[in-house]
Amino acid sequence: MDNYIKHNKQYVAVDCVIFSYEDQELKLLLYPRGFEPSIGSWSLMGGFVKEDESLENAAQQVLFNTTGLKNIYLEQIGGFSNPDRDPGGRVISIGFYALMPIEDQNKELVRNSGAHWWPIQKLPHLIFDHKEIIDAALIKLQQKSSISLIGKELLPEAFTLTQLHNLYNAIFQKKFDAGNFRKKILSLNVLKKLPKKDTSGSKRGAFYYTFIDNIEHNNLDRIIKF
Amino acid sequence: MDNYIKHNKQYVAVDCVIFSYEDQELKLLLYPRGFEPSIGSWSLMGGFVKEDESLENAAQQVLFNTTGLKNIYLEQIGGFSNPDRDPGGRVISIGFYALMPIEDQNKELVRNSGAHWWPIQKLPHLIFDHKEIIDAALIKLQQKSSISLIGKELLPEAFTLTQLHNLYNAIFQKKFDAGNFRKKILSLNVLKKLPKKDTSGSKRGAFYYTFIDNIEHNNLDRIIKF
DNA sequence: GCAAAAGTGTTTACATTACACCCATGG
DNA sequence: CCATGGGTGTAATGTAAACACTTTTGC
Repeated sequence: MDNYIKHNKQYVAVDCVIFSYEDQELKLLLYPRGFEPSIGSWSLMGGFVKEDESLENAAQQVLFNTTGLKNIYLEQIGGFSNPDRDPGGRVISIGFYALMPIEDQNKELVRNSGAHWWPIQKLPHLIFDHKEIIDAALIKLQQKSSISLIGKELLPEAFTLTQLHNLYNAIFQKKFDAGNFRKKILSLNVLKKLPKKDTSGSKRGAFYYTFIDNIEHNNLDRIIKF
Repeated sequence: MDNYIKHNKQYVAVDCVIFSYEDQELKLLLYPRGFEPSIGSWSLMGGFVKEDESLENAAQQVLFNTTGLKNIYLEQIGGFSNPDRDPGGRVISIGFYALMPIEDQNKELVRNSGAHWWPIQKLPHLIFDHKEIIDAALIKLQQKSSISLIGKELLPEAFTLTQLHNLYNAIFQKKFDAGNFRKKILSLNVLKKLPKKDTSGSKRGAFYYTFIDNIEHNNLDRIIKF
């Protein structure tokens, strides 16, 4: 069974672009790299892939180690494989992006790793090709958000339409018309109005909404076009 | 610089889903596997990734070896990494799909490798998870064709609107309204009518069209919505 | 002349856009 | 009382879908 033995093996890693949303901004969780090369520079969370796990499992493991969360929403971005991308050696990296509500994370764990949430508009300099991976991740996230109503993955359980509106503004880096946006969203019939109001954002207060029961990612796919 | 050394290396391969179009059908180039395990079974074209090449280069090399063509249109599908996907050992495969006009291939080279073009509706049984890779490829191709006018990559230099219409029917596996389709396409202003007619498809004959000069893949992105 | 592909025109329904305007309330 | 975010209504425009209809020509 060893016809493969004459071929080279490679280091394979996963790198995770972890998106969250706070203060009307998309944010990314970055951390200072703990080993050479480029020790101390800002970097995506990553890890090597073990022989007995899939890429997705490896990515979930990275997310668990850094945020304490399991079963996070995850999408594959693609492979990054320039032979010189990592000066430490030949490493093929598969990029993933993850979405999580920022308050779900284990804050202590994140703090202990030295990680920090960076607004996507003000990222620090990143090692290797990590900026490229982030750019690809944002494009994928935009593609996803344009055919699927995201929000469940990034917002708290209950949220206002203004929050959702601002989230979409942040993702697409443009301003959607507020009135048209809310009409479009409500016409989808996937949100239900809660009796409570949020008064933090305005004097009048805005009603909270939540996704109707028994709705999954799959049900939200291809229900919308932006 | 050897902080990586404690980690496992893996075999990394690329597998290519090669699309072409003939007789109003999408076709895939498959070949009988030349070594164990599963020798003789139908398989995608693939190859191991070398230490000094990117995944894209590895895929282009596979395509060159099997069809004699260079710089083929290529898109990454994603990583396939179930630890048990290949009974011969742990191999992480990155899928790519390629588009090529069927007449461009080096026929002799293809014949010598034992390869065969299969209509996508009548595929033979395939090894490992190759059917899964093909399914993912078709979805990616549909996504691509729904925002970009493909045709340049799959059709001959000059083609009729009916050919393009049939190509889209084949990709989406549905019938677009012929009148609406041609109006939509022509309104994009990326095709020019040639003085010649194709008389093979009908008695009246249909005008050939070709893409206007200096148009690249990039210019065709996001110009359409299907 | 007729079948069949090529090509055009029209009607209807629906979605998107821009924007005007009212509401509620804390300071 | 007014600035501000919350929320509704509407008219104009654009796009998509359905389908009837005309043209051309080999058999």
